Amino acid sequence: MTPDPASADLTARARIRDSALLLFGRDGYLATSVRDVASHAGVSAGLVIHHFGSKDDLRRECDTYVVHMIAEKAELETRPSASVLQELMADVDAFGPAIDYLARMLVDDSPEAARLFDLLFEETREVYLEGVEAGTMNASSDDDLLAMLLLAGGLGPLLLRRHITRLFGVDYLSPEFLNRLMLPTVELYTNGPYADDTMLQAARQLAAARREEPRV
Amino acid sequence: MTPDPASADLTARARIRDSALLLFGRDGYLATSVRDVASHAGVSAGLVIHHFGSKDDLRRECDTYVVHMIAEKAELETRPSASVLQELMADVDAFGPAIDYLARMLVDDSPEAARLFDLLFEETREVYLEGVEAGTMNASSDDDLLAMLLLAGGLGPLLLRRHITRLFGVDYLSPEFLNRLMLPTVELYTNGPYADDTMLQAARQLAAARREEPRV
DNA sequence: GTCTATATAATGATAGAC
DNA sequence: GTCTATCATTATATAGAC
Repeated sequence: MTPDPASADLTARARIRDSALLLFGRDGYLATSVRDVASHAGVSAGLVIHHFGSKDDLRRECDTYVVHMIAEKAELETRPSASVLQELMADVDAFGPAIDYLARMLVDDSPEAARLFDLLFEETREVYLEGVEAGTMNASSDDDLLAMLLLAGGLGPLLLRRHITRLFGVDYLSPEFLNRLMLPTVELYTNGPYADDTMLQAARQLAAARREEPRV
Repeated sequence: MTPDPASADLTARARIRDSALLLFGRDGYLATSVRDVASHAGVSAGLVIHHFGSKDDLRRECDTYVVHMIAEKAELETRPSASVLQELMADVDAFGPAIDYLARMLVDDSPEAARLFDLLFEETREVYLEGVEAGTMNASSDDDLLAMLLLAGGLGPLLLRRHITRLFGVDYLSPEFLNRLMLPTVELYTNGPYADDTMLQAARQLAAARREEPRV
């Protein structure tokens, strides 16, 4: 239904995969029928099944394709995984559908999504620990949890992309918005939102009290 | 199918709504059939339609119910909206299903979800601005964006609850985990992850250069 | 209010022609 | 490789008895 000129020279199989990626990411797996995918790719529903065996097999291929795409990009980078995703976001047309697909994958919790999340977590954790070692990152009382907070905090806007786009009137993945986002993000990452350490002292006292009296 | 003793004295209509809330949140709206809801509530599929008109009307009622539940809780609090959600999380049995439902709502992007997100954003923004005024929060070059980052960062772990639960082997919403989470969270919010301001200075220079040469 | 039985539409997948 | 035609299943929703 949408004759994408960029993919006109792709094989039917690749066009089906790209259409599935786009529609699964945009509307969700269950809300997208095999006929929808076929129509978008300009082929018959039978051909989709012929090439991929079943709708679920098609989904699995999309999963591994997206994971591969991100893992490949990640290997080229030594910066934090948040930056890897920033790189991906820079090319909206190419990676926008993959980002949306990724977001749905992560909340739908497939086996491939679990692998991907673990991969992202490990990378975030390693980069964070290296930063602590090098003195560029602040150490934490619980490095694993802090790495998780960094990852989840970085993924949050991605998962909420539609709402942020609606709220600010600009596509979250657009270059303008990503530019506008950079400074506040670095400000937040450099100083944190809290201006003083009263909350920190209170939290530390509470944690210390809990260590002496574990039953609460 | 699951005779919840706590809801044995509820009307059939309320049991249907609670079952729908649980199953829609756990498995997703499309993955949950009217028969599933009926079976879980211990009634017939026909009765579900009789009470709510259609599956979509049932969803709408769940939407407003969850929004109401959170808005009601939010009005009792003057702390940041992140803390409101923390309060909700403290009672897993009562609010866990609502949290899961909320997470799916926010990524599925219904009209009610848009209203809810805007509400959460406004509250986050107001609390942040009050904090800046009072000197407890650090000012930003773009307050709206910073409020958005705070909100999305706070919602991130909620949306990724399953992965975090799997990774750490403890339910994200369990009291133990929330306790363990408190100190690293406050550490992160007080100091930020970056130990020095080299990134901040670089970002500021880039932003200043962009103001003079808007075409990039 | 609650049930059973059923109408109707859509879906994933198959079969076979070209 | 690609299509059309069709099957079998499942879904929502309706109708009417109790």
